[in-house]
Amino acid sequence: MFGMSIQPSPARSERRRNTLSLDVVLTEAVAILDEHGERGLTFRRLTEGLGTGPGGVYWYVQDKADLINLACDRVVANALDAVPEQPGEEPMAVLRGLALAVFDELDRHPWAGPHLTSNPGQQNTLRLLDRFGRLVTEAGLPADQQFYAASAVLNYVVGVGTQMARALSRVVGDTDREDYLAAAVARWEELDEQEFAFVRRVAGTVREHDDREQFTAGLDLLLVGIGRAGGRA
Amino acid sequence: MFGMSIQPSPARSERRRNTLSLDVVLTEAVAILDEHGERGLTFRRLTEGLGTGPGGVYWYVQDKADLINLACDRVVANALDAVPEQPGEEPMAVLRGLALAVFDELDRHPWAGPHLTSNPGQQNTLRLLDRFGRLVTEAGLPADQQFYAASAVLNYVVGVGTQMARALSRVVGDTDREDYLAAAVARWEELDEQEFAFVRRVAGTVREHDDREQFTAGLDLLLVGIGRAGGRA
DNA sequence: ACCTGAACACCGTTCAAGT
DNA sequence: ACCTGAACACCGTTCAAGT
Repeated sequence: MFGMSIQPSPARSERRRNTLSLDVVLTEAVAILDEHGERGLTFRRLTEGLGTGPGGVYWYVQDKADLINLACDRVVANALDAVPEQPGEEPMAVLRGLALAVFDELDRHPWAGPHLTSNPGQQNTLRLLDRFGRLVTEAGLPADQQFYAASAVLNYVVGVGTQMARALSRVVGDTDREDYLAAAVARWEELDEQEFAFVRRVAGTVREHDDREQFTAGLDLLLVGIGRAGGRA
Repeated sequence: MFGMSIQPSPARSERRRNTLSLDVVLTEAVAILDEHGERGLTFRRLTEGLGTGPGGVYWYVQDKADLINLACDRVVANALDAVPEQPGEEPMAVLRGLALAVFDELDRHPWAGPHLTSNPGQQNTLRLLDRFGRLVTEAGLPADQQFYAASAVLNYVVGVGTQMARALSRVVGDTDREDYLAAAVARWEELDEQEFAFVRRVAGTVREHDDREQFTAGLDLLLVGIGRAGGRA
C-alpha cells in the first residue's frame, strides 16, 4: 500500500526497455542496504544490480540522501501495512501491535533507524506519528498532551527498537557479525563501578530476558504512565 | 571534564611542531560541523583549518566515522558538564535540568542528534544513560523498570531534542536557513484531512507555545507517568 | 612519537547523446 | 519520457618519507 511507487504502473507490454521504475530501484537499494549496510550502498553496486547506468537511477531519485530516505520510508510502510487500522479495537492494544511491527521491521532493516527520527520529510514516519496520536487520543489523553505523548511513543519505539535491532542483527556495517549485545554487556561490566553505577547494576538483567518482551514492557510502562498522567509536575 | 583529551597534556615547551592533538582536531571538527553540517566536514577542509596533512589527523583518529563519534561524544560531554551531580537534590528536578542541558547542546550542534541513539560506543552517552538511571532509581522506580524508563527518557530527550533543534537551527546541511518549523507546520496543514487527522489537528498548537517549554512539558508527562506507574498493562 | 603530502582507489553526480 | 555511459570533481585513506 504505502510502499508502492507513485507513478502509474506501466502497461507491461510494447516496450522492451523501461524495466526500471522507482519501485525496482528501491527494492534493489533495500536489498543492498540489508546485505552490506549503509556504507555498502554505492551507485556502482546499485547500477550493477539493476543493469543500468547512474543516469537511470537519477531519473527516479534526486540524490543518494533522497534514495536512502525513500528506502526508509518503505521500511516504515511495511510496518504500517502489517497493522491495518482497526476501528473499535482497544486503542492501546492496537498501539502495542503497531509498535511491535515497527520493532520487527527495524530488526529486518537495522540501517533505517537513525534516519527515521532525523528526517521529517518521510511521509510514512509522519503517518506513523499520526496513528500514534490518534490512538493516544482515543485512549482519552487530554488534548494538550497528545502531541508530545505521541512523540514520546514514536521516539521510544524507534530509539529502543533501533538499539535492539542492532543488537540482534548480525550485520552491522558489513563487518562484525558477533553477538553484539553480549559484547556490549561484557563491555558494560568492565566499566568503573562508581562512575557507571547504574549501567553496571542493570547490565545483567538486560541479558536475561527476551528482547521483544522487554521492548513491550518498557512501552507499557510508558503507556500506563501516559494513560494515567493528569497534569504536569 | 568529559570532553578533555585522553592523552596527557604534553609539556608546552621544547618542540615547535606538535601543535596537533586530539583536542585540537575535535575542536576544529565541531566548528566545521556547526558551520557546514555533516556533509561539509571533509578532510580537505579539516586539514586546511588545522594546517596539516590528512596523515596528521589519522594519527589521532581511526577514520571519519570515528571522528564524528568523538565529536558527538564531546557534545554530550558539554551537557554533562553543564549539570554537575548534586546529591540530595530532588532527583526529578535534576533530571529535568540535565534533559534541558542536552536540549540546549543539541540546539547548538544539530548534526549530533542522529548519531547519539545509533552508536553505543560513545562513552558519554552511556554516562548520560547512567545518570538518568540513577535519578530514576532515586525517585523510587521499581528495579525491573529502571532500565527501560531510563532508556525512554534518553530517547525522548535525544529524539524530540533533535527534532526541535533542527527546527530552531538556521543551518540545516549547509543550505536552507528558512524558518524550518514554520515550514514544516505549513506542510502539515496541506496534508490530507482524513489520512493525517491527528497531525493536522495539532499542527496549530505546536507552533503556538515556546519550544523549550513544550519540550519539558512532554518530559514531565513522561516522568509523572514513570513515577506513578506500578505495573504492566 | 608525531607529522608531511603525494598518490590511489573510489564515489556521487552530471550531461550530451541516444531511443 | 526514459535511459546510456563516459567524464568530472572530489573524497577518504594509505604510506613511504621525514623529524
